[in-house]
Amino acid sequence: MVYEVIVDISNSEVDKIFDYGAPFSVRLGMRVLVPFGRRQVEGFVIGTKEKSDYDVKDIILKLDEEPVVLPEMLDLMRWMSRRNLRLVDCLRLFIPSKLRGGRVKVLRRNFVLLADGVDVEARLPELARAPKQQEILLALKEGGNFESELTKRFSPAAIKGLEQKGLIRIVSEERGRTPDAIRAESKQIVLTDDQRHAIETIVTGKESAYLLHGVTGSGKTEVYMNVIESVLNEGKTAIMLVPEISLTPQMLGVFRARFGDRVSLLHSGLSDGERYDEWRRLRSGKARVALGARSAIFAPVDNLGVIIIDEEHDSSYVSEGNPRYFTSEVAEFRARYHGAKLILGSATPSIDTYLKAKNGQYRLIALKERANRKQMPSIDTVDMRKEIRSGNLSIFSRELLRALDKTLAEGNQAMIFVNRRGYASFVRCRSCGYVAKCTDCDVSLTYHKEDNRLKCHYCGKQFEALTACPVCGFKGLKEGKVGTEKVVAELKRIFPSARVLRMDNDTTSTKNAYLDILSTFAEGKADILVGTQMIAKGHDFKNVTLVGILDADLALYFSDYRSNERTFQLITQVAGRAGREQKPGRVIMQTYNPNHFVFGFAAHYDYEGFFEKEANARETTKFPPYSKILRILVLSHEDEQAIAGARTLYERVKAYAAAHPEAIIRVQVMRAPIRRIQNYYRYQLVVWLKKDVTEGHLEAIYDEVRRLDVKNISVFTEINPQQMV
DNA sequence: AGCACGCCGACT
DNA sequence: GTCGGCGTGCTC
Repeated sequence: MVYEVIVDISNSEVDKIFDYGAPFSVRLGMRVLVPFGRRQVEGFVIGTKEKSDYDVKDIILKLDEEPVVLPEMLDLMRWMSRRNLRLVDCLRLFIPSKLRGGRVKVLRRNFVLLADGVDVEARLPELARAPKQQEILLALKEGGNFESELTKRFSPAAIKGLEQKGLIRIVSEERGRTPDAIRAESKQIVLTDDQRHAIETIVTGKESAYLLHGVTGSGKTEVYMNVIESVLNEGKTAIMLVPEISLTPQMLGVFRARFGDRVSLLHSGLSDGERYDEWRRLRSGKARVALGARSAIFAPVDNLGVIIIDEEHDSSYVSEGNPRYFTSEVAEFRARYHGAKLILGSATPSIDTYLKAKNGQYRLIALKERANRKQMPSIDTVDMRKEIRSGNLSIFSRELLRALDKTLAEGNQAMIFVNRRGYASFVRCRSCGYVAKCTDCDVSLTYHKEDNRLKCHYCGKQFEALTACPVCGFKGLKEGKVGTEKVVAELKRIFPSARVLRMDNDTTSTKNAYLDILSTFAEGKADILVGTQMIAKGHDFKNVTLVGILDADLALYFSDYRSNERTFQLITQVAGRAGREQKPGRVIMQTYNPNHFVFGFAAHYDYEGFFEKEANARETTKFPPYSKILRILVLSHEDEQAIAGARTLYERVKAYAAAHPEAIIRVQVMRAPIRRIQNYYRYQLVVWLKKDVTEGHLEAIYDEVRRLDVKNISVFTEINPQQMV
């Protein structure tokens, strides 16, 4: 028997199948130690065959007793690799990092019990000289068994002695390090008609995929949990995905209360040990619901009944680093494999998803009412151009200031949402126009007041703040301020007695800072919370009656086909923070662009209207979902080499495009919007493919990328990029 | 990724 | 004469 092995080295040069023999039998999906060149490496057995074309070496040893990669995952790996992902990188996604490198430490709990058929009374005499062992036997007869680790009653020596005589048996079982959740009572919830209907439609429906379109607060979670319940009753398992940011202890508590230890949690906050234990609980079938962020889509569960993706539109579902994958695509694969149902939920579905629902690929279910029957907060648009014309140059409109004043006077809370990107400021010399730039990236540096330094937001490099212009020596450098900081300062000036909290990337650098800020605010220890995107999601604050959105239009200025969609989603989401409980809420949206259609639809919570308009625009301009965009990024430390690589690739792809006009709309080559990052010069090819293009064409282009033999360049590919930087 | 082989500059 | 620089090539 010849075993096909993928070595655990993440490098394209060795990301292929190597054949090995073995003097013992190895099962598919096991990790093995193999000789590789003149060293030894770990690898994964992904296949077998009768004979090899090579003079094979033998596998040294098996690293697992049971396969760690399920056959389904091997299929998934092959399927994912068609998107230009390395096989080994896929495999690494499927198993916890603890399993690799042999660093596994399984916590065990040992139970001591009487060996089968031992007559305690009859054996006592032979232990005349071992009183402790007698005592143990009598205790076992009395109490059945006990946990050896936890008791201090008996010494290990005595237990060992009995074990050697065959009088007792030690059974060890794995002990988990289950992460804690905040306890929540399992509330008896009265379902709304909408919710009942949704649950019934999904549970009894014949369709394989559903889109649950429910306004904020319509109780989607309750629907999910009921569906999971019914899946568990059928003896199947479930995967529930939420954006990382909404995986709060509260959320876990709700699931724990409902499903107890059948839930396993997978998220980035877990330690390696915890992650490994949770993974084992799922793999062994002890836990049957995997709740987690993006990566939980790879949970090692068998016999899947349902996969749920909450807040489906959330950008965190597309992985950023390597390997890049689309969670929904993986979910579709796994659902198909198991014949499981796929449920996507959102108040503001992505255009892509909603189009699929319209086309009947997903069954559309609408939750139109909030579970608490409260009205959505009213959204008022303020035209900031008018403010300027009437002499108000402040970042706050008079309307917003009045509303803030009223809110504070009434003892309620307010949230101010700042669109950070637009405020990212730079340092400019007012005399000669010099702008401080990063030495490694072609971007301007941002001034951070709190530590008086200049930082590059792309590579993280930091620089001393400038006291004088390095070009002309002028001392009057103008320092713009980061958005949230400036907003906080202004608020403190205008409302000196208000307690203001700030939440952005800078204030949440430590692990718990994020939760600390939110709970401080939730406990009413602050009046105003100022923050970036991160305050838009999750968390309900019952005393928030006012939400202010500064510069609601900033996302629109980015040359990105998803700008409108993102703006609509953002406004809807932020607005959902106001008036969640008894108190009515109000949203004030400031914009310099009040006539843009996004604001009209957003103010009326008119998703349908927005969708129609936006989908139409995408269709005419041939943007996704009416096409596929493939972006190929070429990087090199040497500008000439980057150019050479991009040019060569462009010529070849263009030739391919010319030969296949039925698949490829057009190809462009250009400098990337940011010309240099971390000292890499950056060029990009953008290939527009027709919507239903078969995989073969993508494969062909990937082949061209692989075949490119220009020296000292790196090439990255990405489909429908989230943003092109 | 590593680790060898291999072919050119300054040193005991 | 040799030690060692890192370019290039291979790993079943």
